[in-house]
Amino acid sequence: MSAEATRQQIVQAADRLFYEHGFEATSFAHIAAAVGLSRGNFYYHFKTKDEILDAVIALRMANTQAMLNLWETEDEAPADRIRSFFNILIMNRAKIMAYGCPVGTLCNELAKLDHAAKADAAELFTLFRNWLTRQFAALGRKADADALSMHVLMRSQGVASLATAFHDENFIRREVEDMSVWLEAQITGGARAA
Amino acid sequence: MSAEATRQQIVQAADRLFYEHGFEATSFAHIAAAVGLSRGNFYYHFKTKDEILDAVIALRMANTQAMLNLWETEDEAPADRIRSFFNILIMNRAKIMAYGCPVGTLCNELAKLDHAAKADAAELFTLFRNWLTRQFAALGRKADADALSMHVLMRSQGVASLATAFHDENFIRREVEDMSVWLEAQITGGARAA
DNA sequence: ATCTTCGTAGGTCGATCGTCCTAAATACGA
DNA sequence: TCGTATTTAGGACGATCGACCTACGAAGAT
Repeated sequence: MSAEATRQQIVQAADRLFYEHGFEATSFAHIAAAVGLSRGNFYYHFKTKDEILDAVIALRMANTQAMLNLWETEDEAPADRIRSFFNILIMNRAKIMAYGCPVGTLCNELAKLDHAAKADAAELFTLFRNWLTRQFAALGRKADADALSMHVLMRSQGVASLATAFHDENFIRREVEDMSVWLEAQITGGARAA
Repeated sequence: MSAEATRQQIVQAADRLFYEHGFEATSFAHIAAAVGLSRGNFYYHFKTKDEILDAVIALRMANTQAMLNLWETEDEAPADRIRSFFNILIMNRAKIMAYGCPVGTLCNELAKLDHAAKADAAELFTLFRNWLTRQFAALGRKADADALSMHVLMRSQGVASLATAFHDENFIRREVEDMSVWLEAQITGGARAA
């Protein structure tokens, strides 16, 4: 098999395992078993575990950017785009209740480990942050667009965190509905604090 | 030294290290070095690492309960009590920006590890949840008191998570202020969705 | 068909993990 | 003061970690 294809398989498997079990709890052996390769073979594709982490973060960055770009071309109205973001919580509710938010939990783990890549992981949040900021600016809230963006990110993180702790699907649906009501108030009501 | 005093020192050191570096990343050797004891001595006080985790959770449960009880006797108005909860984010902002929320990050880690104690850790949330529910009920919002409580917990988790990722103290202050505005609206406005 | 390059398998290395044992030291009651 | 119980220190255990090396097989070029 080509090196590129194998490398891709490794990164995808690591992406899933890092999400489901965490970065530190996932060993070379776990990834190797998931891909079906020998452990020793990894050194040919990745010198260190941190290199795999970098590749996983890069993959998530690319996937996230692609998803956001799609939303920006498909959904015409900025409010609908923002609602697409809310809907992630509903779509991925099963995985979120089991493992939390992929971005938030990775950032938290890397922060505790004081890992060199913790800033890179936070860039995943920045991707969402800037995208949401653009949508709120398009809604005519240019002055506080970033604060509104952070507020939305904050809510999604809080919902994911509690959903994991309580395994309550109804809670997710209720909070997403409340986020939709909040968004409507932002559109019609004008500029209040985020 | 008495076994009880040593045990208490171990649990307190483990409590801090689990918070700052995570449960799995903290080894017996780390805790031993922090307390100033030999590694082998641990087996006398704790048979397994999970026993230390149980003791740490029990300690946090007791400390949390004591704090909540104090607030319920000191602050007369329920709204002030709820604002005391908001204020945790301001008081502990430095540690939160470095390590996140002690409760949320522990629950997330144990969920990923599928650890036996993950339900016990979630009980820490339940402590806050029930306390907040009582305060909202006392505010005359008995019907949706639990939903309001979960909403407040959600916000605090979201703020902590993003504060860790972005290390932005102003963001914390802004969101806490917004929570206070939201609370005021709940008191004067009456029953809307949480 | 031969040679060179690319990709893989399997094993080894020192370090560290959680766990466990044993013997010395300390504290305390008879 | 002596003997018993409690607490401690230090090391050893098997397993597993990330990292690394070397030899084998497969593929492609000449």
